[in-house]
Parts: sequence; C-alpha cells; structure tokens
Amino acid sequence: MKTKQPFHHGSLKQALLDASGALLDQQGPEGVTIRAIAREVGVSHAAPVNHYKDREALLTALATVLFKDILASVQEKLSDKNLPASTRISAFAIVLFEYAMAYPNRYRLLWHTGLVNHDDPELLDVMDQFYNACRAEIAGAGLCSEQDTETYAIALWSLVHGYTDLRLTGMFEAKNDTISGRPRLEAMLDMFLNPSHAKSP
Amino acid sequence: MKTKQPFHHGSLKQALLDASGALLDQQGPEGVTIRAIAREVGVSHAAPVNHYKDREALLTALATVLFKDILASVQEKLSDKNLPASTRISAFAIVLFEYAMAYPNRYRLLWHTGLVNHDDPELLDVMDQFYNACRAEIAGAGLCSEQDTETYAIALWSLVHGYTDLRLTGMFEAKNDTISGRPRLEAMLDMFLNPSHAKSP
DNA sequence: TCCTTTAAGTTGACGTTGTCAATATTGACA
DNA sequence: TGTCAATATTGACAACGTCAACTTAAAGGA
Repeated sequence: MKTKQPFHHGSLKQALLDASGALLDQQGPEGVTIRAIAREVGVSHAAPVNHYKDREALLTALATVLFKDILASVQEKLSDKNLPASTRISAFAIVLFEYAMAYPNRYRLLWHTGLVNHDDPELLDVMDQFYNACRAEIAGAGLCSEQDTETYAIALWSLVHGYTDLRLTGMFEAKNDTISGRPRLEAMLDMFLNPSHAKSP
Repeated sequence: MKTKQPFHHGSLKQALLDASGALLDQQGPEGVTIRAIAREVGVSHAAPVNHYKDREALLTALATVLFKDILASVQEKLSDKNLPASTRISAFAIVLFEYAMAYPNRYRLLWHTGLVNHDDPELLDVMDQFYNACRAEIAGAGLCSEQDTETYAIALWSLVHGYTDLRLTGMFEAKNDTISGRPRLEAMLDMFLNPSHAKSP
C-alpha cells in the first residue's frame, strides 16, 4: 500500500469547488459549510482557508463558476446564426429558467446575499457579460426604439428572474400555475415579445 | 423600586416580533438570531421557544406580518374608487417596489428560503390574497383575453419581483440603471400595460 | 547534498449559534 | 390555601467559522 494520502493534496482548490457544487445540489446553500466541504474532500477543517479567505469567498467563487456555465449555455445556443430574432432573445430566458429548474439550489445560491458577495469583480463581470449579450440581442432585433432597449432588456431579465424565483419558492406551484412552468414562461415571453396580445379574442 | 422585571413578561410573543423587526432592519436576516432577539427583549436565550417552535417559525411569523403590511398598503391605495384601471394595476407594483426600497432587509426576508417556511398556511394565505387581488384587478380592466389573465397577472408579479430583487442585489445600481429605480419601473410598467411600445419613433 | 525558505495542511482553541432537558417561578383557579 | 399549567431560567450539547501555533513537504540555491 504505497497509495497513502499525500500531505499536499495537489489540487485542493479545484477539489473544494467540486465538493461545494455537489453539496449544494444535495443540501442547498445552507448545507455548504466549510467543515462539510473539508470532510467531503478528506482534509482537515481548516485546510480551505489556504485557498479561500472565508466561506463567502468560496461561495462567491462557486457562484461565479455556475454563472459562467449559464453564460456558456446561452452562447452555445446562440451559435446557430440562422435563428430568428425572437428565438435568440428568448434563449436567454429559456436557458436561465431551465437551469434553475434542473438545479434549483444552484440558482438559489446565485442570488443569496449573505452567502455570496455580489460586489465581487469576477462575479460582476460574468453577470455583466450575460446582461450585455442580452441587451445587444434586443438592440439588434429592433423590437423597440433605441432609447428603450435598456428598459426592454432590464424588463426581460426581471421577468424571467422574477418568475423563476417565485416559482422556486413554490409560489405558483400549488394553485394558479396549472400550466407547468415552461409553457407559462413561453406564454409570458410571447406576450412580452409580441405586443399584439392586447384584447385578443 | 418596585418596578422589578416580572418573571412573566406578559406579552413576550409580541415583544419578540417587534424586536425581530427592529433587528431585521438594522442587521439583515442573518442578524435576526434567537439569542439576539432574546437579548434585545431582556429575556433568557431559551425563552422564545415557549412562543415559537424554532427560529424558522419565528421568522415565518415575522414575514407574515410584513406581507400583511404590504397588502394593507395596497388595499388602502385602492380604496379610492375613481382611479383609472392602469393606475390600479400598477399600484401593486409600485407599493411592492417602494416597500422594498424603504425596507430592503424586510423584503429580503420575505423570500429567504431556509429562514422562512414558504409552505406555512398563514403566510401562503396572505400571499394568495395579494396575488388574487392583483389578478382580479387585471381581469376587471379587460387588458387581455380572459384566458390570458392568469399569465398576465403572473407576468406582472414576476416583473416587479424580479426587478426589485435584482436591484436589491445591486445588479443595475452601478452601471446600466442610470435612471433611478422608480422611473425605470414605471417605464417598464408602461411598456407592459400599454402594448403600443413596439417600434415607437 | 544539505540547508533554508515557504506554501500547504493539521491541531486545538474560542466565541457564537439553535435546541433540548431539567429546573424554577408565577398566576390562575379550585 | 393548594395545585397545576404556563412561562422563564440555567446549563449543556453539537455544529459552525475563524484564528493562532505547529508540522510537513516540496522547491531552489549553496
């Protein structure tokens, strides 16, 4: 048995992130504690401090990784250049929503002030990329006047984030949202992207 | 000095709620700990358990009170029967947003899964009242076909909640949301309630 | 090759938290 | 007056984040 645990892990920083992600999926944001992560990786409870200043720093790094995944997912979907404008725009909404439904705890972490530092430059950078890409897509589609694009983009993100968040807290699940989530989202997007919804028969 | 602290507080349950609200405003949801509340009220750290099963129960009760305040605020605004339909509808949005800006920590608590139990019947009841009132107002205005009212109402709540939440995390504050919050919200509501925004000059 | 430096991991401690069990106090009611 | 149930206190426990002191090992220069 020469395969004893080496004193130096070698890639603990990455291992910590991986374990954090797994813990997050299983137990939710509250379950992602420094000590639990350390246990998972098989390292002492104070080892993580060498790689992340504190719990918030670790969770912020994790959130950044997760949001990068979302961004990459959108970009991949948009790589098809033949998509109609409305499809390209709603891609931002669909990807975000589906991600949240597939990994509710990850989405929850992203917006968990108190665990994540939303002033972190790296995290801000990724979120800005997401927003700017969305904004650019809207501007390119000519859906509204140029001066309204900002409002339009903010409204789109707000709509999707709001619906997603309310849904994750179980707000519509029970009674009113009889149509399961995704179709409802698409109905809202349709209303939003196609203003001719008013007073339809 | 006959004014010694009586052993029985008399109205500890209410005092706990009051102290929780004050702590919430000052320190945010994480600062509202059982022990801190007990200290504030001047009672032993285990006293609250007689009135609330655990921390989650206490914070859920607090959230219920806060949401009742919001609902009452909306109802008061709607008591004027001469308001135009669009004003009545946007009242839900405005009140919610202004409340969140005035008391950010309270709004944060409302949606803080892990601290608040969103399956609590009393809390659900208040939220249902809020949603149903909003839905009724939309249905009455005839803004959309009857079968679309549900989607319309959910979209409105999602839009406002999403914008509010993103704004509280500081998302637009820095760069893009140069127009301060309230005007931006009104621009979005205008876009939402008045579909003629498409391709305006 | 040996010695030093330094990054990385461990151990043990401290203060804080939520919660529980055991105990004490009090007010109300018989 | 005596009893009981509600209410409050005390003390304990485990888990947490963080820090300081220590140990280990790897790397690099002499």
